Amino acid sequence: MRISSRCEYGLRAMVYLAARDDEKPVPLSEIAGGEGIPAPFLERILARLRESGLVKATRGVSGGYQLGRAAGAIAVGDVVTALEGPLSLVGCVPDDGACDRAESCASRVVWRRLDSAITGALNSITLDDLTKEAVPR
Amino acid sequence: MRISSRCEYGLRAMVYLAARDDEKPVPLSEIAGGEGIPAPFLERILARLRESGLVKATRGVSGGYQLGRAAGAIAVGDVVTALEGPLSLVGCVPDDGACDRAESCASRVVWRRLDSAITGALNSITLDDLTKEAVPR
DNA sequence: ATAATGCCGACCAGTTCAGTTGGGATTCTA
DNA sequence: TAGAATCCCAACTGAACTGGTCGGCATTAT
Repeated sequence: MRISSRCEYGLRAMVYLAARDDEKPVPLSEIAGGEGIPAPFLERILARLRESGLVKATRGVSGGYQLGRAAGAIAVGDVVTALEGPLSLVGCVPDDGACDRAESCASRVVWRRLDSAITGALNSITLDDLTKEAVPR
Repeated sequence: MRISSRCEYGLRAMVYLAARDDEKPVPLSEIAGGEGIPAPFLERILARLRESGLVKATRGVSGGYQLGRAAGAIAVGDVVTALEGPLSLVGCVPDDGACDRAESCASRVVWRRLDSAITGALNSITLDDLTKEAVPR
């Protein structure tokens, strides 16, 4: 169980944008250079984030990327799900009909607990928290 | 982020063994049949579990598998790490020297929190808890 | 001896990951 | 209006992993 580089890079880029939050968009090359991320790879990561509305892009000279909404309104979980897809651990956790032994399946309890632990941890931290280095709780 | 079938099957098999805990070893074919797991695949899963000491096997006629120690002394986390390798989410969480920006890296806080949430959830449940369907806390 | 069982290594198709390459399209500015 | 900066996009690649399968060998109770 491992966090993909895509996801790691994506969060770093988002934090970068949150920290450097001015009116002007930040060009990809700056983020890539500042965070040490291969630029073409980061480009595709930002594409996903843009599709999810987490960043918005401006084209042309002096264009670049900005956060799609306030840093305090973007949870880490939003970034992760945008990049990783829905973070359901195992098919039977969301859908009760997926497995015919769902009722008697003791293991399911585990995946349910794990699922809520993960989503809880990820949704309780916003980008704003991270830039302030004051993580709540 | 997804739990592999290997892991899911492995836990189911362990719960099966825990529930059916008598002196006699349980043959692989019974577990596979009872849980609907492809037998050759389960065989390789049990091999890993055996290498980790979580199950012990008896060969020959009327052989099979048994838990390596008491069901109450096997946490779900043990099973998962045996099958999935160490569940470190990202290189920099355990090793502080892996990333040169470790100090200034805000994202690291996230992975740390996530890591402890996951290990906490998995280590707080034992196989014994699962067979009794009374999951603690 | 034989049958039941575990042990083991090789193989396979499909998917994902991490990243590259190359060429657009848009927009500011000189 | 030319050019440069910037985002957008599709195709490709090698390596690794997943989820299995297959075939044969080793051990042991009866």
